[in-house]
Amino acid sequence: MAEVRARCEEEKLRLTPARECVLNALLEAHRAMTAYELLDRLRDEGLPHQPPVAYRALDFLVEHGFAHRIERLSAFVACTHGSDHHAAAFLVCRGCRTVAESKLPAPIRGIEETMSRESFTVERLVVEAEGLCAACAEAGTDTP
Amino acid sequence: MAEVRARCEEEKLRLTPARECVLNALLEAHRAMTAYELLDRLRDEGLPHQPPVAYRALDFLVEHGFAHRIERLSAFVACTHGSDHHAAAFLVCRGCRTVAESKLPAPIRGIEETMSRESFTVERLVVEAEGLCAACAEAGTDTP
DNA sequence: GCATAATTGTAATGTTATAACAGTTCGGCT
DNA sequence: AGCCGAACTGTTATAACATTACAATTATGC
Repeated sequence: MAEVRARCEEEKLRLTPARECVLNALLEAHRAMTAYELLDRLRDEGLPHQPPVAYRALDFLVEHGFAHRIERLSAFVACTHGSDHHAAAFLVCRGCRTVAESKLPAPIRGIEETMSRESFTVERLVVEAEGLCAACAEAGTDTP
Repeated sequence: MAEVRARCEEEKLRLTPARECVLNALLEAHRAMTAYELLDRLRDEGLPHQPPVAYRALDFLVEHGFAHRIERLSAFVACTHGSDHHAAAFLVCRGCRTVAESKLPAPIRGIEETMSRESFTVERLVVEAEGLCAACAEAGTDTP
């Protein structure tokens, strides 16, 4: 959080109350949260809590790399790999909804190039693995 | 379509009217369609058209590899790489919403292994590139 | 034929996301 | 200091996507 505040100073970004509240919630959760869960949090903090408030805060956080959207869940996680606008892969546990962020290994670059060869301009690459984390696999969340 | 019918015979799958209508719509469209667009199509064909009808047909088609869900769009495309339950990558044009399916190149396997090493069991891998196809890049859909 | 599993029809509801617009605050400029 | 335009806020309303639940029907195996 301190790091984030520092980066905002540096890049002259405005970390407004709603944005900070949302980011805090994500940082504390260690899991993906939906916009509406975040709205609950905003309400708890006495901040305005109509949907656009959450979506605007999330747009800001995602745009500046402080958070990521997990397409599979229509939900959001705090970025755990500070700084650069990196491409990333996510391990999404369908048992407990935790999301681990994995720096995108070099091989994937090859894919981006392959795609470009098909004359497609890649602007964003989404890589999400759905499955079970160690804990949930153990607990047998799949075949109850 | 004939191929699909053949595979259903072979695997004793029931290609019911709703399922066939949805698949036909997807095959003709050559682009991603949402469940509600497909419902419109079902209505046009005189078939029932409540949301669950479309979602059930789509569940069936996706489960058996006849279609894929594009997470980025909350939409669906026909599978263009018949047969096997392959992992695939998708090139999603934000200009015209067309989706090209690209067989997932070998390197990605490495990623799945990397993930497994983190003791995460991968059940499904989503790879979606968002960007512009050649035609839309040409037309300058980005900076109008 | 009869049991059981798969599928259908339908209403109601839940969840996720955006449009639109008036009002406010911020930062740069002279 | 005062003004301008850009960014941001507050709010209502509504659009778009998806599921639950349950009764009714149709296939398939024995």
